[in-house]
Amino acid sequence: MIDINLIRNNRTLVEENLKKKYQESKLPILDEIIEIDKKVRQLKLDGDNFRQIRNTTSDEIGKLYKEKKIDEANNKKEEVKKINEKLLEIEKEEEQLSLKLKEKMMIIPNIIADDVPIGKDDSENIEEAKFGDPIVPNYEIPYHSDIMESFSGLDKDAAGRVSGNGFYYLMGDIARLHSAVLAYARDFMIDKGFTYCIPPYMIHSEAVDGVMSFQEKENMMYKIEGEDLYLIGTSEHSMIAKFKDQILKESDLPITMTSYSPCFRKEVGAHGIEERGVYRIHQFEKQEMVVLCKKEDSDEWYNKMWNYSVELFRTLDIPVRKLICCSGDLADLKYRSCDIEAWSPRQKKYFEVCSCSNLTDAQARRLAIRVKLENGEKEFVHTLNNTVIAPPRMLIAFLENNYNEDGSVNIPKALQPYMGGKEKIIPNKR
RNA sequence: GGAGUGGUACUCAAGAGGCUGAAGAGGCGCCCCUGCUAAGGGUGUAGACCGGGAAUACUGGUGCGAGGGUUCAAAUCCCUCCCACUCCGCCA
Repeated sequence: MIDINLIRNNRTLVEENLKKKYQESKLPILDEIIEIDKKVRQLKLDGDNFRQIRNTTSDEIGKLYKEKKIDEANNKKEEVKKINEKLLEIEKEEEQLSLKLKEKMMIIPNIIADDVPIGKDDSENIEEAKFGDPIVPNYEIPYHSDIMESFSGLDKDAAGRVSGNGFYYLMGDIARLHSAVLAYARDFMIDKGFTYCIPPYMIHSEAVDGVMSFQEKENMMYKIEGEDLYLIGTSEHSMIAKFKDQILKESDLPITMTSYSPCFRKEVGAHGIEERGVYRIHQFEKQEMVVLCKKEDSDEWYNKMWNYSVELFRTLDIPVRKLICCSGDLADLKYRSCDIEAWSPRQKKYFEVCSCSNLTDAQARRLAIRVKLENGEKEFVHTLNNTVIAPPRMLIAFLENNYNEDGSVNIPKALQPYMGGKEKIIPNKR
């Protein structure tokens, strides 16, 4: 959500931003917003005036009672009753209009960074840099779930019977690998100075509403029957909700956290889960990084954060590239965003493994996360988030890039301490 | 899950229908005292959110866990929910 004053006072900026995002005119909505906002403020003013009269009159009634002037008091009571009737109408209208205003404001996208490339959708995202050579070996790389099965490491059939489509059993070396990359990612981020966090995996409806749109809630969140609890879709939900309505001290910032959690997603909508293997599933685990900082620091943190992802994947011998999201592919709250994509030697293309975003104050404004500066002034914080690692999808990249012709999989040096010192793992069937 | 107690500003805490933006204290600012420290005395100040306003001037409203209700008037009375603590039960 952006500041409504921006529309009021710097309309051109908002207009240009809308053009960049949608490349077509959605400008009438701004006129509508300005008009509604004007009405709401007038209603508020009217209401305030009536409330003022009510308050002072009520005080007078109290005094009259003390002086035993009962008749006069009763007359005033009638006055206030009439005021309350009028007030009720005003308040009703104000409530309706504010709601409408809020809905409209919600779909006004955050102002995007000047250097975000202009484009209509993800097909116009721009590759900025490659890290590591995207090698295609001269032997065939099997489908990732076949690699897993060669280690007896994946059982989707049983998972289907027990839990349904979209679930999986990981076993043996593959399960160990899963835990190993998470533990490695955790320690990697701790070494970068981030605080390791384990959040609640279920949150109240109120917290859900604070961190996502209704549409998202419907399509993603699993609800616990008979309880006011939802399974989280990412630890970001818990981690951001933690700061809702808080005023932080300047000395608290930056807050740099790396949170772990299982993630549960219904995956209703566009792609569904009709895909072989573990690319799109109802349950996965994720190590995440979340940063809250002062506004002047968010650009710097953004660059640090995506670089951490690149660095981590390179230590696991996985080639990656940085893909800059164009204007049309940016979610409404984002100021800028990039994907870190891992190389798939089987598909001979890159696929998304991390998504790094600077939301500037858009999220903080929605959630009222503020910082009180040393000079006493308050401002909204900036929030950023990025994936560190999200297996088992991440294991697809890992297995394909470390796969040997004989079916074994190399364990990169960095990960060996987490895999019992093994330099490679050997399949038990082919 | 049962029984009880409680939720008031940055923190602790008083208040039990109108005189309460909300006593008091800590904190914070300034001054004083005392070899240093620990501590003491005096004095002042703020507070969250939304408006009007050029305004850090002035000013109106909201706000006492959340949401409803009663009333001319609610931190205070009633209902629902949430949270914390103590005891019991159950359990890794």
